[in-house]
Amino acid sequence: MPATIRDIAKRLGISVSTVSYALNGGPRPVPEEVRRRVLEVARELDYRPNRLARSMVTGKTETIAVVPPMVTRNMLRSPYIHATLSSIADAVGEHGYDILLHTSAAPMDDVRLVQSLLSGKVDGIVLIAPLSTSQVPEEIRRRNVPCVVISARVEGLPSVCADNATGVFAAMDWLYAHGHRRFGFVGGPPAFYDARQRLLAFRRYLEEHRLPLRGEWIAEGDFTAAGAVAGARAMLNSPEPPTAILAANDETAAGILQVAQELGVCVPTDLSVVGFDDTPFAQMLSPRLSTIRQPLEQMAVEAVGMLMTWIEQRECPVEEERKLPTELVLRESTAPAPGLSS
Amino acid sequence: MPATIRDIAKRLGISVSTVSYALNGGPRPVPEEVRRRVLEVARELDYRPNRLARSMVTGKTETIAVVPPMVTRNMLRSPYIHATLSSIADAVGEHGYDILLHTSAAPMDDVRLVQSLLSGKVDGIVLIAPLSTSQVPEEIRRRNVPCVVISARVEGLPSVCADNATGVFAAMDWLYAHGHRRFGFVGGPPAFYDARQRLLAFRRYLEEHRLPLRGEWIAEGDFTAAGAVAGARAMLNSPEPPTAILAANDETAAGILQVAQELGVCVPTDLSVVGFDDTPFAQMLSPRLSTIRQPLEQMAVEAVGMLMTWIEQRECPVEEERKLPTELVLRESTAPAPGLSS
DNA sequence: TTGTACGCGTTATCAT
DNA sequence: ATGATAACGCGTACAA
Repeated sequence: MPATIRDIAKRLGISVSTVSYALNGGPRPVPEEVRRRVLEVARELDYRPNRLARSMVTGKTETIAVVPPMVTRNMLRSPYIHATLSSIADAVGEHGYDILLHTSAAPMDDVRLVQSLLSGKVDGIVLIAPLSTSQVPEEIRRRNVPCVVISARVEGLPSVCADNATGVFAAMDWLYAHGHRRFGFVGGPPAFYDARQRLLAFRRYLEEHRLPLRGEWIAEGDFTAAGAVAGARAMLNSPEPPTAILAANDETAAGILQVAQELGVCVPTDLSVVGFDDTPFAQMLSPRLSTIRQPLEQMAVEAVGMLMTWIEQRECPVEEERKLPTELVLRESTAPAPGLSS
Repeated sequence: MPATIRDIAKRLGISVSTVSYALNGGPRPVPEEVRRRVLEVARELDYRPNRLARSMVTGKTETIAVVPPMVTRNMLRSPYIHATLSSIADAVGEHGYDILLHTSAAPMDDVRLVQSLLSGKVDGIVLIAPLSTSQVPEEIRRRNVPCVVISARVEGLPSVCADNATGVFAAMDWLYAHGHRRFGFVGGPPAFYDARQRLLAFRRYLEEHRLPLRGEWIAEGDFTAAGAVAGARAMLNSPEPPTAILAANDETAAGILQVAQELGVCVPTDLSVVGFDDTPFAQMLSPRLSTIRQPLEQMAVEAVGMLMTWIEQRECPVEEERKLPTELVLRESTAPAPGLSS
């Protein structure tokens, strides 16, 4: 069994407090002589402080929880969640913190999740894209635990989001300038803030430019390639199919590409497709996917920075929301509208 | 501040032990009447047990650490690490455990990592593909902490690996049967167990079939697409290039495909390429990548199972190593050797 | 300057 | 049979 400060104290015939002070350069000075001998004995006994005991008295665990939108099997498999988690991990590492990942076989009910989060294992929480239907953010906010939200907006919690609207507008501007007038949209589950924002921007663009919108040109996916297939198929099989489709994320775009190939629709000659996120596999699709890039690393850095501030200053940062710019990345899935010479 | 069992006890005029027994269905029976009132007051005060305090006395944290090969920025970005982590998360969730992920800005030196791991924050450890140069496994083994290794072999620690050799042989058998005689190999860093095993199997196959091997036909990559470029280029530019190349993993294969396209070498007509792992993006490459599938989910389940056994029975499982079968997945990057009619 | 008590939950052990 | 208490481990305010 590991040695404790008591063992060291006993060995040297001094008190535990002196040992603690010596080890931590504690709030009270310790004679150099004593300090040396304490460190010596500590090494000798292979002393390692029990971090649980330490955390209990300091109230710090040097750990933050990262909570994906849903705690369920396979959640980490989404490239977006994965990329975000990686970025958070990197950002958190800069501050010397570890990450606690909640896992659960059964979809965990929100209340239990929160109980678990607030029971002392973490100093703070990063919520990734919490669903609008989730009770989690509200429960956390009520208890005043340091928490930052990525890719969603929650009343009373600081958040970092991508500028969805500007991204959608940039993509549609490019397409419009290249002759496209019939736009389709395959969205994501409306419980996601990003999915709502992107759809809203899409509709707004059409209105502002007095462009037509047919019922089949809008479909709801589920942020997966498979979930985009039905909607994309209906869209491309309709009597007057769109010449450009915006996807709510890159996986959805992959599904659209798949359907296009299956139907013999050539991308980008007959159809332009634009994704969202620019997760690594956007470049590996064929044709390489044009997409709207979210600055995930930057978002993670900012979110973690805000969280650290809250944890250290012990009060919620005043700035409530930060919106980071997106960027249109043009690759091979976009081209001028069919029938245009240029 | 949160309520404690003491608050509940005081409120009801009973002892803390009774409260604890009532809350946990503790080792000693509690009158139904009392139990009801305890639960009532607990709810009333929004009592949540301090998990740190609980862990300190039970010695369980219900958390396991997952350690990637190197603790450094971007480590989680590898599709293989990511897929493995996801699988472990799912498997661990089945047992009601959480995951602790160590992060670090600076590459953490092994000793500090181990200190951190062994200081009481976790009940067990899963090492993902530890490097042969790492001190971590040995340090852990010495201290007799529950630990399982995935994708490597460590003396004295139970491990779960893929059957690399059989996979390589299956791929080469198929290629051989389809007329290929000149084989190339772009490997991974030899510090990785899997990289060594795959290269070994490759060499052994050539020997057993008395096939030629030229110097340029073997290159060392770094498990990334970019890292495969130089070797693949040299290989394909050599006077007598191989007709089939095995890659140490899917990303390496992606790099080879890239080089082939750049040099105007048509895959699979002129060149067959086989990857390893079957991470999700193998199917998204163009042409869709033939690859040797590792059963990562299964490996994670087995590894976590062994770890749980160790944690619960408090002694290292006798079975030291488990080797899970790989599977050749044929897609579009493989074809009969050029010049063969069939 | 040194030692002690406190906080936190669980449970063995002592006291009733 | 049930109620009360000490011990576990650490950091640190406070008493001695």
